[in-house]
Amino acid sequence: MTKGEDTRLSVLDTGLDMASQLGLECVTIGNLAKATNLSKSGLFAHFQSKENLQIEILNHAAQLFSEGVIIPALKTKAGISRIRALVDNWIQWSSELTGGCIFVSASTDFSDRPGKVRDLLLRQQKQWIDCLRRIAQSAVQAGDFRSDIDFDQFAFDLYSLLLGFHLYYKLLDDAESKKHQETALVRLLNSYQ
Amino acid sequence: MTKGEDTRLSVLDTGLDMASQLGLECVTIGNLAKATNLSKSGLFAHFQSKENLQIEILNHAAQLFSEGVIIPALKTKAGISRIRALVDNWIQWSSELTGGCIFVSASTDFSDRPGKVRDLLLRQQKQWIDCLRRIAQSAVQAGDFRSDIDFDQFAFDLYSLLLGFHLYYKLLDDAESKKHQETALVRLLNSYQ
DNA sequence: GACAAGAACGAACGGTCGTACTATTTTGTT
DNA sequence: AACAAAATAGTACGACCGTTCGTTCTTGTC
Repeated sequence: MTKGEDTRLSVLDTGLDMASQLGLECVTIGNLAKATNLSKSGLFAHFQSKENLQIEILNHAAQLFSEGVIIPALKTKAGISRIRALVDNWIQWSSELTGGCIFVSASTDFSDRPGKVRDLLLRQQKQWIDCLRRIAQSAVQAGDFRSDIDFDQFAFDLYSLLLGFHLYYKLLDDAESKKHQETALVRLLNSYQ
Repeated sequence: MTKGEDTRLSVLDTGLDMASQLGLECVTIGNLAKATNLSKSGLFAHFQSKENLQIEILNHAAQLFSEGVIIPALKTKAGISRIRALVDNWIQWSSELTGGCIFVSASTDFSDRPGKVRDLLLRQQKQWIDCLRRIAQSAVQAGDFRSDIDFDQFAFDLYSLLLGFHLYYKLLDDAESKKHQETALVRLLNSYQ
């Protein structure tokens, strides 16, 4: 790991957390430079434009998301236990970032900002939904779910649940939202068994 | 209606729609002035600060939300039909704004921006959740729901559903998200009957 | 230890930000 | 028609925006 890559990564780490708080659009090169003890121009040299910085933050987030949420879940036994692992990992991932899951905030932030950033975000979100779908499929194969279920519908149901948790987590206290999330998850899983 | 109030309202209308697209924080006094054919200073004189403008946009939104979503729903018969009316009105409200429901975007936008705007937003969201809770209560009284249900849990379930719809509506096509929302709503209502 | 390559810096650019003033125009009342 | 009040415009400010450029410091290689 050369020096350049090293600082680049630490900028992306800081930028990711900043973006989770303020939104990807409000991450400023000046602020990010201050937070990483770099000069504006020094930081800018790593990325060639603000748009590129945003894209690289999203890619960096996707990498961490994959390593922290998806891959560990796929290592568990297929079926309900894997779904539970995925949910747990997702909640863990969301609470590691100061402002919560960056894909959630960026989705609302960029849904009406056409451009490369939005395009990437859409691809990432569709990929995530596809991941949820496949996990439902594997739950069917494992015999935990009925075989006549709608995978797309399951993805919608589960993601909605996570979004609800995410918003509640900001408004109310920790215990309350976790409790609601758990209750809803149990009901959701039951309805697919 | 004096001239001042008139332009003030049209500024708030435009500002609300702009905020739904770009996020409340990225609504700029200069842009908003351009969009309403006012000078920057002319617009600024109506509000005394940007923070105040944001607050008034939120209050304006709450007024429209009340008139368009809540009050009409409360005029229907209590019970499941009222819940369905509320959901329909909410979806209608969300699609009237270019960028979707402003409370959803502002919630993610301001969840980590302490200040008066965030305080107001939290109050408004808690009020909305309380509205969902009371509608569940009235459904119990109407005999549509079992009497041992958890009102808070119902509010969480229903709001999650709406949030899921809201995100899907941006990512996928109209028909798909409506279909998922309807399926999930039916299951949700059944589970409380 | 020399030296090219890479990394970080400082200063400056044109623009826009929110805000503060002072004018000017428009409105409503008499 | 006169005139105070209200509404809008104009101009300017310091701060920060993203970006460019030339310079300096640091790194790794021979």
